[in-house]
Amino acid sequence: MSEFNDKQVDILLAAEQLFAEEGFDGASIRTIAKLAHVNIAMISYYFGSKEKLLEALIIHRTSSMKMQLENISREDLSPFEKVDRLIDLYIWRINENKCMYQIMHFELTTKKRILNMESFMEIKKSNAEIFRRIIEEGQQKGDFRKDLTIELIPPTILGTIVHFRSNRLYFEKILGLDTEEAYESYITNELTLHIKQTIKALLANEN
Amino acid sequence: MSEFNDKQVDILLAAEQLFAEEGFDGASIRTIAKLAHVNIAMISYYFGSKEKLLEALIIHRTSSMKMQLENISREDLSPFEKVDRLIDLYIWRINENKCMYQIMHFELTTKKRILNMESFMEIKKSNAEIFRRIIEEGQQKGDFRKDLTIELIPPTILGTIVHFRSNRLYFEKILGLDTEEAYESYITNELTLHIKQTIKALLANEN
DNA sequence: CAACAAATTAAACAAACGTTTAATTTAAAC
DNA sequence: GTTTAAATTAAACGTTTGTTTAATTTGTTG
Repeated sequence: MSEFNDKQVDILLAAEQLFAEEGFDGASIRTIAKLAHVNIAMISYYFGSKEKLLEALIIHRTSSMKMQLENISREDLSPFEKVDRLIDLYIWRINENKCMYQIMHFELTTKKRILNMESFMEIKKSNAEIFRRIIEEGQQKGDFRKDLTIELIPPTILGTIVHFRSNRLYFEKILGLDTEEAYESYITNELTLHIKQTIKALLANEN
Repeated sequence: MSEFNDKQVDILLAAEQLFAEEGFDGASIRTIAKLAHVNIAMISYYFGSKEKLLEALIIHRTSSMKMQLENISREDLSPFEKVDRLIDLYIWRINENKCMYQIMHFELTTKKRILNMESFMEIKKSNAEIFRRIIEEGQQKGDFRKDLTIELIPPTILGTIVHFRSNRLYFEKILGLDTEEAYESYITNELTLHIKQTIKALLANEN
């Protein structure tokens, strides 16, 4: 299945967690090795260097993210239903890959490492393509209004989720979410609803 | 005016830039000192430690961010106009403090430093309070719909901007923004418009 | 079982890190 | 002009960093 053996996967999982929790510079080879239960030399042995480990991790994760949207685009649903399904998928995907999204957010903004983000950009591009197709379909049917900047809708969806997750402590406090489950369930329920409500209001043709 | 002398401000400015560009762990005392044109020992001398420098920086910046929203709330404008002004202010503020927002985004999500973020949370809370007041005013006038989760509207505004800024390379590419000015002007024009359009659509009462 | 490559280890490496020291310069007060 | 404190410096401190070495164990093949 995967191109990595068990030990390599252990290292990748440990690195993913620690890079997300402490940042690339904050996480050390020694703590990663300890969490993965391997000797520190194994990381250089398998991946070459710390930076190459990050690169392998990004490619490993992003390549497994591809082509989930295609299905929705093909299903026999109304444009509004498709947007609904799309938002569910966005939220689900960030849920499943929150560590990776955390890492990427930092790596994309930092000027330190200009490593190969092509694979990540390609995914975003093909996702955007599919998204555009679905919106334009709704516009042709007269369901959606036409004066929209389609490229800016995914940022609103993704941005809302990411912002909510990165200000977790604040929202836990003001919304009274005192357990992990309460917080996660708020995302899959209220937050999802809010996003759907927002996007539908934006798309809806008033005529 | 400020509690810091010129040299201390130099250090704070250098730290702000480098913490934002390379992360807290990625930026070293030596590079900060070099950028600020001071001896490396001056940082410990004035601030005590690297971590305390970050803390001083956060307090320094956040305390100067306070109470800009109050004015809008008091002005004699329609609810829709107020929301308009509010979004302008949000965007302007992130523009002015993009380094600080960048730093905070990382520090809020990292599990490493659980330093005193109270001052930052207090600002957010009082901002949210003012925002709520403006929305509820619009609801009473019948301009805004009533089935809204008001707490989730700022995340949509802020999230969209932050997401757009942190995926800069990607959006520069797909939108053909090949200069710094083109990118910044896109934010103050098209992106601002998109956010206003989105929030107004969400708020608008269909009756 | 001998031979070989792959996997694994503890130890050492140089470089960079944040911080401190101790000496010197600058500035202010009397 | 002397005294006293603050500011500034180069150098050294002990750790920790990512990486490499060289030796040993493990597993596989003939």
